[in-house]
Order: sequence, then C-alpha cells, then structure tokens
Amino acid sequence: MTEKKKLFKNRILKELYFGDTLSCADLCFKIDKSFPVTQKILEELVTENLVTDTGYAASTGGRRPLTYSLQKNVMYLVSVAMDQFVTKIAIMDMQNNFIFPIEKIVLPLTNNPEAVQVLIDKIANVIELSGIPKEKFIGIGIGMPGFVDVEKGINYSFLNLPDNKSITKHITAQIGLPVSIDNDSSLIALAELRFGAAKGDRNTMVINIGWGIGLGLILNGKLYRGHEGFAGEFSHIPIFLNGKLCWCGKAGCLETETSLLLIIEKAREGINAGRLSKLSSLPLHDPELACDAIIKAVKEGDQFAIELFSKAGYNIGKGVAILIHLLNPNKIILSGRGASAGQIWQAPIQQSLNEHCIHRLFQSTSIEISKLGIDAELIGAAALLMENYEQFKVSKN
Amino acid sequence: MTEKKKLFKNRILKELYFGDTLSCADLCFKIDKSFPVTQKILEELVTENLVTDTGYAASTGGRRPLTYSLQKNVMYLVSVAMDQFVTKIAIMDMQNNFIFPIEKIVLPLTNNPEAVQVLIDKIANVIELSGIPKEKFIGIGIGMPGFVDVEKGINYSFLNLPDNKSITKHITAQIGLPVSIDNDSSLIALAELRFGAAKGDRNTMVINIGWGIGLGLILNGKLYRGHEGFAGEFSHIPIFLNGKLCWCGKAGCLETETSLLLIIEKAREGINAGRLSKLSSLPLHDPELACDAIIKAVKEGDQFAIELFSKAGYNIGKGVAILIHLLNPNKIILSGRGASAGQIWQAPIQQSLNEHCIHRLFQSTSIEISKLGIDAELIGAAALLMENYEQFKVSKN
DNA sequence: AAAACTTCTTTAATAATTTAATAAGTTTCT
DNA sequence: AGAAACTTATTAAATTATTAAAGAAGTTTT
Repeated sequence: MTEKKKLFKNRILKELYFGDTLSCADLCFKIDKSFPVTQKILEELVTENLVTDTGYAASTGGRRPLTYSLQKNVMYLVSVAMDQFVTKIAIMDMQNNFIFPIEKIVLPLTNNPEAVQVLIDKIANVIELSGIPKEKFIGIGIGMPGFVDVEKGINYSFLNLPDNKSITKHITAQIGLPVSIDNDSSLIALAELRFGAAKGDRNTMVINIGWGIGLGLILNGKLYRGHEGFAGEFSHIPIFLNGKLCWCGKAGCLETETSLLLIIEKAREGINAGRLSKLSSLPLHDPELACDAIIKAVKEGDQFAIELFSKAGYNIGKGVAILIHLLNPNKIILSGRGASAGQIWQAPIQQSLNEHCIHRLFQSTSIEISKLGIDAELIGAAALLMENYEQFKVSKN
Repeated sequence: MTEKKKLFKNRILKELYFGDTLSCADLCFKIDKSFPVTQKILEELVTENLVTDTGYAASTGGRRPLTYSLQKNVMYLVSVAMDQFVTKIAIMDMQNNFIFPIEKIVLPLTNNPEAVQVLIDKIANVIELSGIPKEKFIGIGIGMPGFVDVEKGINYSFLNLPDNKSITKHITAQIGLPVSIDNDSSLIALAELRFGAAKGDRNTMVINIGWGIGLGLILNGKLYRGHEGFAGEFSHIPIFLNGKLCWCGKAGCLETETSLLLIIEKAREGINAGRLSKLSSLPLHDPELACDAIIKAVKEGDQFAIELFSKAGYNIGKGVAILIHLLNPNKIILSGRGASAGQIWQAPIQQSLNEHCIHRLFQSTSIEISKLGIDAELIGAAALLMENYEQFKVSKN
C-alpha cells in the first residue's frame, strides 16, 4: 500500500473516531477528497474489518446515505491524566468508553526523579493486565500539569529527563507505542472542543477550575498553544493589587484570589473562626475530599460555602473580562473539578462581567458549565492521540 | 477560461504581490499545485502582460531558477486609512509604492451621518484625478477605528448606514470596485505580518500606540479577529484600580493610564504647573502637532518628556505581561504613531515585564519597534485587499 | 398519484499530480 | 585544474484524482 493511501485511511479512521457515524459524503468533505476515492478507501477499510457500515441514515430530503462507523473491539488506546499528586490511567475504545475501571495511583511530581519510570511501569502493567493484545493498542495520550512542549515531547516543569530528553520518545522506546503529551488545561479544552460544549465552536475559552485556574484556548477552530506551547497561563496574570505573594514569585496573580485550594483555605479559616456552616466537619488534609465536601455543601444551599464560591466566581470574572476584551470568544466554558459546583458560578461571573466588560463585547459571549465531568482530561488525552493519528503507521499493511 | 483557472491565476498574482520576486518552484509551494500546472498558468500570465520574468536568481547549489514578478504599471489599488478626525487616501501600485502624494482630508466620524458619502466622493475624486483608467484599479482597502465586522462589511461604531447596511457593498455599488474594510489596529498588524517586523512570524502581537492603545493579534500565522471581529480591545482591559472613569463607561481601563492623548494631557498639566522642559511651547489644540512636538523633545533628551513616555511604557508593560501569560507570543511589536519615539519604550516595558511576568515566559518573547512608520495602516489596507484578491474576478477574461 | 426536487451512488471523461529522466549549474575532492 | 558528486530546475510519460453526467432512491409539492 502506498504511503499516501495509508494517510487517507488514517484520516478516515480519525474522522470516524471524532464523528462516530458518518456517511461517505460527510467523509469526502472532511478529508477533502472526491467521492470515488473516499468510497474506494472505505471499502478497503470494511474488508480489513476496521470499519463497518451501520445501515442507512434518515433521509435529509433525498436518497438515504449509507453510514459507516469504526468497528468495535479492534482498536484501543491508553489515556493518562496526571496532576501534581495523583495519576489516572484508563483504557478506552474508539467509542470513548472506559472499558475497565480507571486506575488511580499516587504519584507526586515535585522532586521525584523516579516519576517517569513509575509512570511507564504502571502503564505497561495496565496494558498487560487488560488481557488485550498489544497490537490492538494504537497509542498512549497523556495530560500533565506544567509547561509542555507538544512537538518535542518535553515538560519543562515536571517529569524532566536528563539533557531535556523527550518524554514521548522515551516512553515509546520502552512500551513500543506512539505517545502524545500535552498540558492538562489544553486537553480539557480539546475534550470540550471534540466531545463537549465547544463542539463546532471556533473561538471558545475553556477555564479549568482546579487547584489553580487553567485556561485552554480554542482559536479559529483549533487548540492554540502559543510560540513555545506555553499559552493559557491564566493563573498568573497579575490583575490584583492585593500584595499577596504567589508561589510563582510575583504578587497579585489571579490565583491568589481564586482557586479551589484558596476556597478550601478560606473555608478552614472560617470554620476555625466559628462561622455557622454545614462544613464544620471539613476533612483536613485531603484537598480532593475537602473540595467535594464544600461543593456538596454548596448544592445543599449552605450560605457560607455559597459565599466562598461567589467571591471566587467574581474574581474569575475579572479575568474572564480581560479574555473577552482581548479575544472576543463566542463562549466561555467552565470546566475541571470546580465545574461540578454547577450553576453557582453563573451569577457572580456575570456580575463581574457587567462591571468590567464593555457591554457590546460580552453580549455575544455565553458562559456555560461543562458537562464532561471530572474525566474530561482523560477524554482530552484520547482526543489528542487521535488528532495525531493520521501520522501513525497502519499496523498491519 | 474556467473558474478554477481564474482562481489559480489570482492566487499567483496575490503571492507575487506579497513575495515580490518568486521562482516557479516557490509558487508551486505557495499555491500548493504541481510544477506543470503552475508553469502553464505563469506562461499565460506572462502573455497577458500581468507578469514578467525577472531573470535568473542566484543559485542555491543547483541550476538557477527563472524568477517572476508582477508587471509594473498595469494594476493599482486605492488604500484608505481613517481615524476619528482625519482620513488619508493613497493610490498604490503592486510594488507597495505610493504613486501620488497621500491625500489627507479632515473627516470627523462621530455624529457625522454624511461621513460615508464624503468618503466615497473623495475616493472617486482621487481615482478621477489620478488619470489612471479605472480598469487598472483592482479595488479599495480601508482601515477604520471601531468594531468592524469584516465579513459583513459593517462598522458598529462609526460610518453606520441605515438598517446596518454593508459599507463595502454600498461603496462597491457606487464606485464599481471591490472593497475590503477592517479595524485600524488589525491592519497595522497585517502590515507588520506581510511587510514588516512580523514577516514570517506565527504568534506575534502588534500594539498600536495611538490616541488609544490598539492591538492586532497574529495567531498561528494569521490575523485573529475573534467571534464577531472584535478581538484586540486592549485599550479597555480593566487592570488599574485608579478609579479613573474611561469614556467607555468603565473605570481603570489600560487607556486611562497610557495613550498618546494622556501623554499630551499630562504634558500640558506639567507645563502649566511650571515644569522645566523644552516643551514649554506645546501646540494646544492639535493632537498631531502636540504629539510630534513631545516625541521630538524625547529624541532631544528632554527629561520631562522622557519621564512621561517612561511611565506610559511601564503601564503598557503591565498589559503586555497579561498578553504574554495568555498567548505566549514570540514577539511584541510596538507600532502606530507612538512607535516613532523609538527605543525609549524598550526599558520601561522590559522593567514592567520583569516585575509582572513569569520569567520563563517572557524570556522567549522579544520586544521590537516597528519600522513601517506612520503609513503602516495604508500598507495594511492594501495588504487586506490583496489577501481577498483571489476571490475577485479577473477583469479581462 | 404523478411530477419535481434532493440527495446519494456509479461511471466515464477530464484534469492534475507523481515519477522518472534529463538538463544546468555548484561544490568538493583528487 | 578538472572530474565526480551533489543540488536544483525542467520536461515528458505514467499514474492518480477530480469533475461532470447519468442513474438510483427517496421526499415533497402540486
């Protein structure tokens, strides 16, 4: 098979992954090829058992199109989502299902030279235990915090290898599968773009409310990463004159006035000062549990918890106002762990925009809460791998 | 001639406009066509006298390539640059020359329902007086302040027509030439991207230091305009807690702490308060003259004038720090009227970045002063028209 | 219920691209 | 200095893709 045909095949597989069920005409449009070529390749993919036809779609006013989907149980991928403390590993199929319970390991990234090897061993272990033959895996997608150079496969903040060696190449060398990495906030944005609230959008900002405030930018319909891949450093834009020193070394960062860690901190202070709240029994040393508890209190209408989120939301709004002035997005999506607090974010952010934004500008920008939930990063890591899929070699031919 | 061939021809003409002198191989790459097709079209363009071959280029290690350029004196365009008070109109050729002295008319845009018609009449007049036959003009490019919808050809701030009618269509209907419009800051950025300091860059921000502080964004190698074309509203990002009311209705906008109008204002105050300076004879009611005078004083080393620019620069730096955090550009270009003050901007902005930016981020971002001068917007308006050129009809065939 | 209209699929004619061969010029090595 | 090796450009032939036209299947309108 020629190189070119391989590329076309991979592109079709990729489009079917993102599009689920598509007609031949849809695929023509997406891969920018003519009907005869597309159909011929599709036929080949069907005989190779990578694709199946899924019957006729409803008519849109004419002959009903024959539709195609990816064959089930023939291709899998490994999806990994890391934060500073915990790493989640999942095996996913081409229909975006987690086909085993998600593995969760404690893996601190700071001052941990072993981290990369631990990660590799664990991934190999998960593949091994799955019982799925390795040839059926097409690759590994990994999301991680820090400054990530996607092209080179290097993380400048964590998981460094000697001589700035590429992590992706390092892992590929050991496991024998293609690897793609990216920043966690970028992957959450990618998940929203491909499978979430930003589907079909061209200019959307995804705010990752987590231990910090991350930002993934979708500009002109594509994930924007910046000159060196460092775009979206929302957490540390200096917009407050509060004199609070941030761990980044500067003062007045957005992060010093809003983040889940700050909310937990303030909750603790409030309780210690005797504030009346359902939160009196806040778990002390586990941020995940503490966060869940406060969000639960919010949903139960606890006044103190709501107050904390409102203030944080108002401050996020100040940052969002700047985003809207600079980038004129059609939509802002609140995602990440904090998004599970739901509609509570809407009012304070809207209020903040009323105060800090030119009316004509935010008029056409909607604020939405993500529906992808806590596993958005895993979905994004899978999507990242599939975005790069067309460059991979087709295993068999 | 087929539609498709027309398109290819226009693309080649466009690439020759932007590339000046190119070989057939260069053009193959740029228009993404094979050698045989490209060469055939080139030959046709030469016989049509739109293109000439310009001899052999120096060898780069092999056979010397035959190069091509646009024929002189066969195509012209009208370029227009507007601000709130003054409109400049120029006739340009395909080699980016102003072939007549630039026309300058006083044309206030605020509360002026006649403005559009005055503009049209003046453009028609300029074409008439040039003595160049109208068939040789390929179109009109116009830059203007305000919120501009490029696709629809509407300016929501100025030059409105009844029922939000398209200005471009309106002008085309009267003059009979294709018209493209865009925001002034976007066009300055486009000029830098195509013919200035951002040539070849992919992620560059162009700051238009003028009566306000404009911003043109080049992201992923293209001018970024946002969801409705309103991106780059840098002047009004709320980052100061100064309580100063801006004309936009909000307080603390970037514009309230830095802009040429503010510098003029402060200069006036200082002089009235008896500050020692070469500026004691500041022209009172013409901002252009006043601005020129202060910039002249800066260049002569006047301490007071330098102080004013330094403070303004430091505050621009605060805004730039936010840009760098969010968009990780490879370069920031200072352009517009204020750029003529030159290197004076460098130190205070750099100082501000040191204080307000994460080191790892601004390390790889350079700050440059534009060399295009005060006519950047006219060059940008021409570039805008040529960017759209491939959609135009070839006049003769 | 038939005609007109859409949309998808197939086939044949047309157009573009790749590939291979050739020509023209540079550099490197002896 | 001169030949061999290497680049790059051009031409021609073979391959591949696209376009246009015709046919098939279904929906909507008259």
